[in-house]
Amino acid sequence: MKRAAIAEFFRRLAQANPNPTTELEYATPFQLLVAVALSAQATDRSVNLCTRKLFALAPRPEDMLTLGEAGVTECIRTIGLFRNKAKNVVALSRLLLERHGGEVPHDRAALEALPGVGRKTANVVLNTVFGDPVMAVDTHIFRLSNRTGLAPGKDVLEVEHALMRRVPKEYLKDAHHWLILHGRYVCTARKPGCGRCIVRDLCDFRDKVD
DNA sequence: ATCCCGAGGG
DNA sequence: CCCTCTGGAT
Repeated sequence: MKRAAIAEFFRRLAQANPNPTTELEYATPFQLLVAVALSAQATDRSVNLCTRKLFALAPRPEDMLTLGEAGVTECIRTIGLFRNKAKNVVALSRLLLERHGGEVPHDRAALEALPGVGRKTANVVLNTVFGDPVMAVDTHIFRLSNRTGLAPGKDVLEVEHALMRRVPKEYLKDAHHWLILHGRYVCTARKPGCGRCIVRDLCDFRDKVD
């Protein structure tokens, strides 16, 4: 996709959805961090069903320690990878209390040092909690970036760097959510909704489907 | 490269 | 049945 097409691509997504945000439910930075850590290989909808119960019982890191791994497991049993995630949520809460006074650090290295938090989760927190202009490349953004030709790359890190180079600066902060939502509801994995896509004419994939 | 791992959709 | 869902650790 050429530079002019990329600018038009984001102009349209911006007009369609001026204030994009996450569909994960949370009340505090800590809760967003936990929700994102739980969202690996799970839909936002199924994560929200878990976190409603979980955050009602344990809204803060110290409550998460009291609830314990068994209690957390009970709340999140309905999403995949729940054993690893329950262990991580408790350990992550303990580390936040020990190293950061229970607050979520505005620091990539500190975030990635938390159990169950890798580059993608750290980037979502940096973007959504602190408003940093960073791209978190998840399954949707990886697929859409390659399929449309917006920012091709053989792995997520390559796509992230391509996006940082190619997305116009003024759109960088919101681009994360625009791409997620477009990937989730229009440019889906199995059967892309090209017929209702507002950027179809800009897309490298437009004639390879239907 | 492999494991983890439930729910929903087709 | 198979594929997908805001991945991370080993």
